[in-house]
Amino acid sequence: MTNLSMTDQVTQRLRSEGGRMTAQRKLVLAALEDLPGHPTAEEIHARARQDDPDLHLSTVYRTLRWLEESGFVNPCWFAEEGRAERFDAQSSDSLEPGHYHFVCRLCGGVIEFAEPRLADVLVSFQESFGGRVEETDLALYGLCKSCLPVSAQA
Amino acid sequence: MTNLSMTDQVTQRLRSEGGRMTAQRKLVLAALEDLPGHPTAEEIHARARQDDPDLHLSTVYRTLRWLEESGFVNPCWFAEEGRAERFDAQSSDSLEPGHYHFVCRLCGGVIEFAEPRLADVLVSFQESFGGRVEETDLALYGLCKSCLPVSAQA
DNA sequence: ATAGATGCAAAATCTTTGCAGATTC
DNA sequence: GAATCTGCAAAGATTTTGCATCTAT
Repeated sequence: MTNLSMTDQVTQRLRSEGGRMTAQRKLVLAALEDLPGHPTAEEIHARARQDDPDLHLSTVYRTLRWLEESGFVNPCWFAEEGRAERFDAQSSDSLEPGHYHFVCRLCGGVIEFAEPRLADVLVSFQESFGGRVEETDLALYGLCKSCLPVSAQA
Repeated sequence: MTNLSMTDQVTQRLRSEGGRMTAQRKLVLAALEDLPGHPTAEEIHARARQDDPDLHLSTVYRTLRWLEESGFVNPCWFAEEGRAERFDAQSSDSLEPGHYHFVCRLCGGVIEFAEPRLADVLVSFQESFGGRVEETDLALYGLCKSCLPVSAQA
């Protein structure tokens, strides 16, 4: 995968779009990496505040929203618990890439494919969801490469 | 399946626990059945208000919470959209993109989730593959958050 | 120097709750 | 008739925003 810490990646991305790495943002990132599970904005704030008591909650929210838009964290909610949003810092560990099926509606052909990134997505779902995913059943339906032009003529 | 309408089932359940079927509850149920997708409390309120302009939003919330506790609706959130809670009247509604299911093997619960990154992966698969993906059918099986500790004790 | 971030306070949004009066069984 | 619901208004909880000030580049 990558051996850059999330903070490094974020700094890079920030620079590339004219943004700035600030002490506050570093604290939010550190909190995200430190805290287990899926902390709320409040929890991140509390953790980061241990290092800077002046850090404001609105700054945490602003940072989290930016991280969300930039794809560094996923927001998620758990129905069982309170109604506060939670944030999932994407872990970089991967699951074995399974194989999936594509079924063509015209010729009926079945194409097997492996899509490693899919496993990553599933792992991140598993974490954001708190349970354990034991089996995944994915099938895609549509038109295969050779049938696509045929169907366009119809 | 069952051929009782949701309203009938709810009435039955309500009676069995000393509750009462009221005009307001009927309106909320009707709205849930009428509205496509996963309406928010506000949307349900707006719809039900067409028939009773005096229906209060807090009544809608109270009814939805009761329906939730009784298992008639599932609360769910979609990350892409606003931050308001949404309610799913267990429709057998199929595969709108970004809408997948997790089935718990222990409690049988079905959890809906949206995983925007999944769509990205599928698009990139489609491109490398040359055909057209028209429908995706993804189901995950495993243990949900509350059943995970239970199964560990066994 | 200056574009961009922060802290603050105030507002916006979403959801819950206590209570008096109305309704269902 | 009595327990249950409802509307209302007010409070709670969570998240966003405008602005003066501060800071990283």
